[in-house]
Amino acid sequence: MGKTPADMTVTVWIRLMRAQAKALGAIEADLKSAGLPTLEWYDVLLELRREADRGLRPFELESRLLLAQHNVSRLLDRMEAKGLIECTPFEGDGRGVCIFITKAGRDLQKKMLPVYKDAIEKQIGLKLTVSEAAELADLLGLLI
Amino acid sequence: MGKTPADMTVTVWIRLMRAQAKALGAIEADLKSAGLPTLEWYDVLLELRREADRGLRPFELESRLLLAQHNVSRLLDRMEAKGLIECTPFEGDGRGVCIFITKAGRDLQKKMLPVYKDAIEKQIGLKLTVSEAAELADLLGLLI
DNA sequence: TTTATATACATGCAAATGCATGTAAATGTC
DNA sequence: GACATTTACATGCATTTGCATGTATATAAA
Repeated sequence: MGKTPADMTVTVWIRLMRAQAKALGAIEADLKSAGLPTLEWYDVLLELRREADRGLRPFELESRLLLAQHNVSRLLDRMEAKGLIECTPFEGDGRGVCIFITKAGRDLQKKMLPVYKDAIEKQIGLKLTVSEAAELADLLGLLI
Repeated sequence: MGKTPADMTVTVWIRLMRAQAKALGAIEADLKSAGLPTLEWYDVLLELRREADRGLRPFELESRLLLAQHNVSRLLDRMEAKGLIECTPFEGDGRGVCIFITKAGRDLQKKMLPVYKDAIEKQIGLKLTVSEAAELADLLGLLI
């Protein structure tokens, strides 16, 4: 009585959930104990940094980071209140807003980077050989 | 200028997060549109069902499902309020509680199962061959 | 050009979560 | 056995999220 394909699919699902929860939990814990904000903030800062010249619209952040619209709206409120980003009216569409990263935002992103990198290395890098990592990246790519 | 091992680790991490977010989002959406509760509730019900004879302590659910203690406490409150579980004092440790699934809980779990299974199949099964799934399960296992 | 519909974003309110702390029972130490 | 410590769970309070809906602009249809 071996595993059916459907069983294997369920195993993949369970392990996907567990591996993500475990790694995310550990990485967030490292960030917090370093007195830094969550990954979500980091992701926003990084996206904005990559598009520092043109800025990003909230709906672009929404789709890039897989967030809900109302959550983006309020996340940006909080980040703006901390001076990490700047929200300006978008030229060419009166409904729109355009978000830019500030110097404080860039500084925070730079400060988070090494902590984040180390945490990823600890949770992922150390547990896989190079070829396992490559293989895993490929397989996960099939799900995206 | 190829990818360094550290780059590959980051790629794994990003894809792990994305694959999980995408699959989870789609699966939760399917459950919701079927008028069913979240996966978290399902997970609790399933664990309780597997230990229907002896019941489970809240701290056991906590570690099995990687939840925070205070969240378990209130999650169980809500589920008890819906009549899905029963919380009884634990014999042998006056601090403890023992949780059992009720008939309503079993019924709900049974009702959720096919929707959940189909959603997993759609998000995972259809995107992988059998051998890819086996390989992916193995690699994810290394992270757990 | 008026009218309907879609898009971009904000927000009030209820529910869930995180954080710290509280209570009570168990365990360990002297 | 008295006292400190740990373990199991609950809870008050602030923050965050989800859901529905609101507002304003843009686009399409008639």
